Amino acid sequence: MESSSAASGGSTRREATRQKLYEAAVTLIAEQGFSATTVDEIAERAGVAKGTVYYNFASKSVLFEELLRHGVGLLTASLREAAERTEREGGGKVDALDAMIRAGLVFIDRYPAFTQLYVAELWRTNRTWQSTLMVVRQQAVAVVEDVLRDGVAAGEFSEEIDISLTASALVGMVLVAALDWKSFQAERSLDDVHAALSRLLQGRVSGCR
Amino acid sequence: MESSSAASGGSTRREATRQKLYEAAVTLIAEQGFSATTVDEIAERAGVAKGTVYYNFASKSVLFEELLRHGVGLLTASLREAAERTEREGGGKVDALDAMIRAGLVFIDRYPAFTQLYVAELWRTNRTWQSTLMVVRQQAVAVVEDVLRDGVAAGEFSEEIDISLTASALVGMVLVAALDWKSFQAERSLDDVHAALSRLLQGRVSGCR
DNA sequence: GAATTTGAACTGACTGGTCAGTGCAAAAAC
DNA sequence: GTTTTTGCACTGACCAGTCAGTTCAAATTC
Repeated sequence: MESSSAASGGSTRREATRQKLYEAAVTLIAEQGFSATTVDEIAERAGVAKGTVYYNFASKSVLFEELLRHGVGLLTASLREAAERTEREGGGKVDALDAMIRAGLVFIDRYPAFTQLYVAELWRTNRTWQSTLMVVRQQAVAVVEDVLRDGVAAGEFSEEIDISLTASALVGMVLVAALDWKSFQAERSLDDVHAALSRLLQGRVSGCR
Repeated sequence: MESSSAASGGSTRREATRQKLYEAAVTLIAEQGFSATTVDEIAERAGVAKGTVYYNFASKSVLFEELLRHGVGLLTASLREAAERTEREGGGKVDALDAMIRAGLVFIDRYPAFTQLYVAELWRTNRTWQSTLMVVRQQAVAVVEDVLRDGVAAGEFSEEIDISLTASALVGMVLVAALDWKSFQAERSLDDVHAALSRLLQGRVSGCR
């Protein structure tokens, strides 16, 4: 038996190679795009023979799809964990949103290349991994939507808000602010960025004194 | 004399062909990405021979760069116009921001493919058109930053806000909300989307009753 | 105003290079 | 001794960019 299942992690040799390939691929594809990145480059960067890539993944696009699933899995888990933690600590839904913003920032701080590559692919159509992407996107957005829904039910948010649109807007706010941060002002601290976004979330920017 | 100059527009045959090529390229590249899109495809979609592409543009990437400049030029003009209009009408800076959000939505509504392609490239590095992109990005963001700065000076916004980060966040909010709108809920009206974003901007979602 | 010339615009077959994916024998790891 | 990795040569499709030749509308000549 291949000892495949193994809920989390997996410490076979194979798993280690796959991880190296993910890391190599994510950087290269973030920088250059999928089509401009060659399998030879990925193998070289991972310090592995080309044949090994094909021993571990059926094709270049399968490698990419599994990379996507892998990455968004991490993000979703992290967001959900943040929401549940504030729940346990008795915080309100605003606190939950705020914690998720921070979780998002922490994620992007740790995996900027993945985020970049994800954004670049998200709204494309006609690509083979389109369906994978949709599934995975839905999982992540759903976490935010759930918090908004609960917040409305608890009377903490206005009943007039549009759940899915507001969720998109919040995600966009964090995504773009964080990518700009990492790309153009990398020296700033996470707390700094988080504070600015919190302020915006709570409408302390304009009016509403 | 070949009647070349003609300040705006230009109605030569050449100009018409370039326009057709822009339109063909923007859709294809938005769908598939730059590298996955072939010059043959662009030519075919534009109803033109491949040689014509090279007669009009030095290379595939030059075509793309000019396309970027062209598109962001339209956006910047539109944003600036919106800000100035509210100025003339004696609106405050919040109104200016709101008008710019709407202008952004109108732009994305009209040129979704361009927006998509722009987002996909914006945070990449190591590409030949990287510098073009930076310039053009700065022009667009600057318009938003100017309004924020004026707003702080006029005491309309808190002095604590971080201009560039807030600008990024606002852009992200509109960008992502609009792209999700066009991709996944295309039937909704612009007014609808605009209302949801206005609400978020004015902090009428959480607290701040 | 018909015949001729000009040149910008366009065409599409062709070339040289690149790259995903294969095949396989031998080595290394476990 | 089985699984995994290596190294490398090879193939066949695909594609950016080229170039000799064609088109045609406007300008020029007679």
